[in-house]
Amino acid sequence: MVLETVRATDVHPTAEWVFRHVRRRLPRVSLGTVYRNLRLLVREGLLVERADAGGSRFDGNLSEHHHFTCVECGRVFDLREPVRRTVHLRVSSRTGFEVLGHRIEFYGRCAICSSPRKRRRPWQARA
Amino acid sequence: MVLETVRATDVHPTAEWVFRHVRRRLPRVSLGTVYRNLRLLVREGLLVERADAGGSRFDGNLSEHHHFTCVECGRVFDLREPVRRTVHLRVSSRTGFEVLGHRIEFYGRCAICSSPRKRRRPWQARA
DNA sequence: GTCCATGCAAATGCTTTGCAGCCAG
DNA sequence: CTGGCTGCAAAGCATTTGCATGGAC
Repeated sequence: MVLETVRATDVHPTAEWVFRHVRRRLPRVSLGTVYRNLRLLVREGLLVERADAGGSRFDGNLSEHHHFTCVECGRVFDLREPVRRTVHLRVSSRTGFEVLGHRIEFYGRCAICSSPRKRRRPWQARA
Repeated sequence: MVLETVRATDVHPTAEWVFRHVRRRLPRVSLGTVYRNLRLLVREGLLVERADAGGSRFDGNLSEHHHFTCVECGRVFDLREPVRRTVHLRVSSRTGFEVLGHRIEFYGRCAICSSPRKRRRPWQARA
């Protein structure tokens, strides 16, 4: 159910968020169990973990993709930019490292936060 | 001195590491002071903070650059790959977001860890 | 009965903060 | 004297872990 919950959203939730959502269907779960299962799923490669200030975020979208993080509200959006693996060879030959992949992190202001109309408060996928 | 210490290295140190190095010249500093100053320097834009599992890393290199993280030892290396700002426009027009910048995170095995000779243990910029 | 995942709570690890003291101006 | 930065220790979060319980087989 932890896996289902993370897969069913694109908000890159924190453990806390997953806990609250799983608890709706399974009122007796504990936060510890959610953590244990998240950890397990990451080890098995069924989820990807993203380090983030204020707590890890989990991503059930295993396809290669890039992200955009809003510097105002903190929301992380998936992008459809193509993933160009051609750079791997260039980096490899320049460094001697074995490049397995790469991820582009864009940052800026999302549509809502760049609108001058309203001031909004940080959004943490914790709602 | 905290700023100097972070600027003088390219290991993307943790607060702990900075603390230990500053303490060599200033034996009475406390970890709290190091944290306070790191936080201050990040707010002032003199250092960049990178969220990472097991603790933030700090980077005194303010020029735009990309990173390579070794999945074996955890070391983070700076790359000289050019930063192509042309993608910003494409992402902007597709999403409506105001793109301020981007960072590419490559991952794989560094030269040392991909050598089959020896097995090495995780390295955390804590030495 | 055995095993394994769980709830619960205590423990851990990183980071922040309250407070009193000290130094520079 | 005053303000600001500091050491120290306690507090705060996110996350992990030990242990006893409980259900599946």
